[in-house]
Amino acid sequence: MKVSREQVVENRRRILDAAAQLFRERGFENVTVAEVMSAAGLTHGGFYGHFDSKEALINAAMAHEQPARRGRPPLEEAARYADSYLGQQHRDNIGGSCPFSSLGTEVARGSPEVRHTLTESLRRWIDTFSTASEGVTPQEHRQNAIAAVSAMVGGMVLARLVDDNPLSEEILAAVRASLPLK
Amino acid sequence: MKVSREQVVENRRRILDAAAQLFRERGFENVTVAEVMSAAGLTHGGFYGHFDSKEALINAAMAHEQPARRGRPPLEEAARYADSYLGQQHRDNIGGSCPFSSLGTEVARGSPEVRHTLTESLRRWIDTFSTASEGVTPQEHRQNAIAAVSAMVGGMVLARLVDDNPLSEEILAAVRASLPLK
DNA sequence: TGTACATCAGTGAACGCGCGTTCACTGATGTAC
DNA sequence: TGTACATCAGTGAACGCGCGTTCACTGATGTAC
Repeated sequence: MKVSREQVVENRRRILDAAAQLFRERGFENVTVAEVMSAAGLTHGGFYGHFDSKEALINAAMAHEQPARRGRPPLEEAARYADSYLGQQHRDNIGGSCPFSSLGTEVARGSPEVRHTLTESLRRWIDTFSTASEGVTPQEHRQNAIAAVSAMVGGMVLARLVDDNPLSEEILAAVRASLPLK
Repeated sequence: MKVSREQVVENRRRILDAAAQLFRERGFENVTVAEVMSAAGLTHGGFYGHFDSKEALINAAMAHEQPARRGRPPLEEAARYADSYLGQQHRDNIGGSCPFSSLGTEVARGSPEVRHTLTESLRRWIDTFSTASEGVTPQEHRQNAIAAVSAMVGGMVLARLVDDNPLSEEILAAVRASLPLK
């Protein structure tokens, strides 16, 4: 059953959306091609009409910008964004979350393509934060932005890892309080 | 070929050492039972004499304290330890590194046992840092310790993920400069 | 505009490899006497 | 202390399931006339 050209584009988008969410939730290795296709409302055989391999899907899904979810407001102001990033909603919505905190250690072992995609994404993130960080020189702004981003990622990784909810919330609150943002 | 009781203990230790290193280097899913056994100098069939399953090995390996490697000095003083943690040597020695920075996002999706093991390990780490963090009240000491640990973990995850060495070093340096330690 | 047909996105069965796990066997250990 | 034998840690072949990938087929799309 051939489908229309618009449907092909739409199907590809759904495959990428499903993959982006499932990979964040369960990791690259624990998600099968068939599961991604099923979540996209398709059968697994058609996968190779869209991508050369699962590896290619991983690369494409990481490059695919996740649309804003759950009405998270656009970044108006860094401190507000950071509070939202370090919130329980983001912690518990791992499927729609930041790829650094959901897949960071796996990406570090990933293909050169995935690492490159996320490196560029990280550069943009740091740049966005640089303007809003405390500091008098541009170097201080940038250094504080990098420290803030690192603490946010590490804090979220630890908050998700811990099996004790009070400790998890304590981690998020401690990182929130420590950020050099104004 | 039965082996002596001491050899059994020694073999189990070697399996755990090999597993701890390989898991950090490549992730739980990308290491096979046969590879772990081979790295321990044994054949794969004997594995089930030591552990019930690969899952049980993961739990045991994460609970197995990694002996100090490469002569890293014992924690004398927090700032010195943090500088060492955030060094290139630790970044590039992923097999002998901190499990939070090498396996953090995978552990967050792991079994209750692994998460519990690492939660307790994190508590001890936070306590150790608390005494050495800036702050006047115990609450401030603890909050700063949590923020420092989060930044160290996040910074190391990002420094390993990035495909550009200058950026990687910049991240480590920025986190080092930001730590609230005295 | 309508019809005939070529194209090709998607289907689902099948393939084959890799890996976790099992098991019959081996031979050194260590105990009973 | 020495000998006979039972135990059992380790060996390596084999099993079977799951998953990435392939492929012959289907039938709707979209083009040629």
